[in-house]
Amino acid sequence: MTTDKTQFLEQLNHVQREAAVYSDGPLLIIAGAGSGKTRVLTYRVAYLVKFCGVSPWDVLALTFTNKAAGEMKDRIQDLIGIPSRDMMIGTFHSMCARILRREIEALGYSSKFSIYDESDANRLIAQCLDEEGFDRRTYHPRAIKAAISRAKSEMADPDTLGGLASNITEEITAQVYRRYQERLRENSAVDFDDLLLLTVNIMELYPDVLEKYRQRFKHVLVDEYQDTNAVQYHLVKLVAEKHGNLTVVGDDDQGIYSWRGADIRNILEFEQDFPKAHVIKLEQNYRSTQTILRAANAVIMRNAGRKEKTLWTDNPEGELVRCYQAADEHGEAAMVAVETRRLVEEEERSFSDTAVFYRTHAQSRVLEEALIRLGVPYRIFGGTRFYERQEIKDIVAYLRVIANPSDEVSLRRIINVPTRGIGKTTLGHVERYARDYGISLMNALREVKEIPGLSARAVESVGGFLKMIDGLVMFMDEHDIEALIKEVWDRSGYMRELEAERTLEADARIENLQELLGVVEDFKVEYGSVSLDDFLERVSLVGDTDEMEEEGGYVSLMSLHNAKGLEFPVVFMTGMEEGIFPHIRSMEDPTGLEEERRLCYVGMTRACEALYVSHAECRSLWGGVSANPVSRFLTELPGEYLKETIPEEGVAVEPGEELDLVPGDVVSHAKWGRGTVLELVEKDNDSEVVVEFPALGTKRLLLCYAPLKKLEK
DNA sequence: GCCTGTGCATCGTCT
DNA sequence: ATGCACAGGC
Repeated sequence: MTTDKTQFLEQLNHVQREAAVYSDGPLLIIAGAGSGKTRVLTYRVAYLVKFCGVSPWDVLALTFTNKAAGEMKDRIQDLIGIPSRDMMIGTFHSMCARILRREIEALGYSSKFSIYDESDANRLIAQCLDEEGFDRRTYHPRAIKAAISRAKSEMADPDTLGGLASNITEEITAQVYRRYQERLRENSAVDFDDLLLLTVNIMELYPDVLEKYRQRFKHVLVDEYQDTNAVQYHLVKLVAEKHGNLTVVGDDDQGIYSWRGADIRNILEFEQDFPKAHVIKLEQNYRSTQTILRAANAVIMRNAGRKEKTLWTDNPEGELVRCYQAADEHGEAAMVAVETRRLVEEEERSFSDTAVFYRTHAQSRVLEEALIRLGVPYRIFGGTRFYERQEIKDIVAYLRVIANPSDEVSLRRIINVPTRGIGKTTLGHVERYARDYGISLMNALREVKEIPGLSARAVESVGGFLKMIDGLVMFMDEHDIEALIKEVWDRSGYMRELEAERTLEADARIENLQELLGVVEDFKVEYGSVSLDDFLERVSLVGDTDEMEEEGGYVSLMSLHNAKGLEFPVVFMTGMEEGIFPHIRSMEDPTGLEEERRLCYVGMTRACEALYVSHAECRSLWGGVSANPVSRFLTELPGEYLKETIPEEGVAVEPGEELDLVPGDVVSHAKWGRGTVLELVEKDNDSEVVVEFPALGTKRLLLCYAPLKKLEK
């Protein structure tokens, strides 16, 4: 920590320094990949606090991921030496959630509102479709949800959407949207889009509220500005336009979220929006080798309509981009696993230096299998998140009902889990009663004795359920969350049920539930005491992918989208095939393709020192096998930057290929020398061979990428 | 009321 | 290949 201003600013190059100290209104920082964007943002905040008399309280810094927010917090804390807890640094969504906890009652929601994730929302949409009498097989809830989501991110309400409708599906969407929104409010629940939208609504409806936040956030900074959508744009504008202390950072070449409403024009037109805006371009890359940077530039150059910039670096030239063509996805995965291990064993890398990227999560499983087989530790980011697992969602649904009894989606989820005799028929009667009397489902349950057509047994079951919930609500008042969670396991019978099952799957679920306690523990360490509301909010907004534990060292597996904002010494980009990447669904129009190209650029520029690109000649996906041509992004890469990578010496044995190895054969390994085959193991499509090396002992090798050569006896 | 099997549709990226 | 919705049997 430094206190001397000159010394402080010496940590930056002169352009970065200009950006850090600029103090005269709106500032746009165009920050090329690896140009020290986060560094500038953190130094800027630290500079404001340390040398300009700005209170940490006055600062609002918005990011898109919790990971980015966490990193910024840590770095600012290091720079200014006061807990960054005092600063509002977070994602758009978490900041809005916090504002809504205070303000949402103005819109008729409970301040204990639930936050519905995609699957909760889809359930509710399905229910709305039913209620409106539409067939949910003709109108897929997911598609409707996506359309509503798009409308919300463009700030269109149901009436607006209905007005724009040009066909029956769009009209139905608008109609479902209206009901969906009503239902959300009745449940005191919001979806992800609402977090932003309702915040904007409140600020527009209640000038005093808006004024409060304008006073509160005297300095606003927005990261990844190219990814903001209309709502986020409005939010930023509402809060920051008056005082004009707004810094936005972004790179139009890294805009990869147009599909969720991000509008790249927000960054391209910043200067029109804020006429006094000053623009600073960061063009020196500190991250990648010359070769990697040039290769990435060669790809992104193909896009039209970019803000011209010339990214350069002083870094060494570095090694060529390594390209590997595998026979199929297993061969590709094996290459990644073998190479990763080799880097650790022979080039003094650690596993945490390495990241493996793919376009879709479906590709991760094969990679995972290969890594497991070679004993390479890894972590997967994104995909089926911890919090989306059934058992976690069930327990969280209990907690939500305890916190917010209006939350019908959660109530329905748990009312008969584990089964307690409140099935379809019973629920149907209760629902009907609730509708007839215009009361909530929970309140209808409380009047169960009045509901006609219910058996004495059903009445008893409902009574038991209510008694349990009420008991838990009372329990909550006097205990902390850990105790509450355990009590839920206990009283609901959920844990008993799992324990009785005695299957591997059930054991895994129990482990996950234990892990939920671990989450509470971590949360406590970070923030001190935790209320149920705080906890539920975190569960809804923080993907486990955001928690990157460094201990031990793992290879990181993640989607390209997940990779944004990160960097790794070694990067593998897999599945470089037409139809996979660029993704088939993006290939219909040029805009989609350009976005994929930006995604490719993002992926490549994550690499500091070594970049691998790989593709498979054929790939099993969606039940069938397809032979995909090599990705255009690879063919766009000038050959001078590429080097074919093949197993050194020896032969690459592709899966399925006959290999006449038998126990007793003598083989030569490219690095480990001579060994004797002990055993051959057939596994699905892969074969393994167990080889005894005199110097090293027994090794298991994947045959599809084994740098092995059979020696004549 | 609950469980199991079958048929069907889907198959992207995130908060 | 997977996951979801519904029908039918217990």
